[in-house]
Amino acid sequence: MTIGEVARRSGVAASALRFYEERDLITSERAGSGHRRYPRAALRRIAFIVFAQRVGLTLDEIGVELAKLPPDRAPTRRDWARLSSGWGARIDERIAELQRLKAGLTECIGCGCLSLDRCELSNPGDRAAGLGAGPRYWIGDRPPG
Amino acid sequence: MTIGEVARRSGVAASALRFYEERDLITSERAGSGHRRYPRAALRRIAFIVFAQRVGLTLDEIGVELAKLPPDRAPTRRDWARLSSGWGARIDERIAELQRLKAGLTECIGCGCLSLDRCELSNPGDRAAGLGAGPRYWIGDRPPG
DNA sequence: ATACAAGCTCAAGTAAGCTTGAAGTCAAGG
DNA sequence: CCTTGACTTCAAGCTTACTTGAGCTTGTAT
Repeated sequence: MTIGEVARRSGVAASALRFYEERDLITSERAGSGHRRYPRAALRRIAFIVFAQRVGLTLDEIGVELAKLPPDRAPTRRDWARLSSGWGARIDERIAELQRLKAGLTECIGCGCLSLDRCELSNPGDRAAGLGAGPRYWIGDRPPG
Repeated sequence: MTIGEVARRSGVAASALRFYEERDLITSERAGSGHRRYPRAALRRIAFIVFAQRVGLTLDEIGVELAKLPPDRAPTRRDWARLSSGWGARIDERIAELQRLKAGLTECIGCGCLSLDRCELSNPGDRAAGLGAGPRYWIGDRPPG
């Protein structure tokens, strides 16, 4: 398949496909002309990349995962399944965070108490200050002690 | 409060606070020295920003929301609640997507069928090609017709 | 008085994930 | 043959959300 064909069938822009190739996420053979030729299996790999991105992995992380596939033979269903084995937990964590945020939405902003120093949800006891940058408890840190 | 104090209490870096001010997300008064002074209410506004970011809003979108607060008086709980009224749905949508992805994880990658042109989940009937760029069905598009 | 921490501005840099443009080559139809 | 569209490389640009550094001023503690 040409790069244009792959782009159409995968929904991923040709420029992105070249970019993925540069990052060693996918590979291609070259026709005599120098044009890229992709085997059908490339679509599966690309699907995996898109999928993993939506789950929240960076391209670097995705590269690490893809590197675990056997280089010598076509990946089996077991190979693919192994790559994504940790994702269930990851997705669940993110869902849990969103549910915390939704709770905060009604319980904290909704009740009008939104204040980093007074609201228990946003910053329980003002003890968050020593844990490094970022939203802290909202994103799942545990209070010290 | 000084910028350092606000940074410590909110967990947001001083440089980020200056950046937010430049983007008109927050404001400050100036002491005679030129140093920023924040009222306690700033913490609430900052909390809102952090919160909204985690929900998935961009700073631009957050700015639009914050601009809806009454300029003449301190925001009430009703004011804050109005801002976040659409978030519940937004969060639910994202959760739904994650659950679709998780389903795809076991049903699609898990079963080894991951393939943009054959797998019903990843690309039902290969009809996605006309809907614009991106992951399409995975992110919730409906098939045409 | 003298450190030294903390604040200021402004410009430039960073990271991720691509896109766009320039300049040129290749392939298919009439 | 000639045009048109698809393809090539390479460098530069873009967006979001900040951070970092330079050079200078202020505030606080001893």
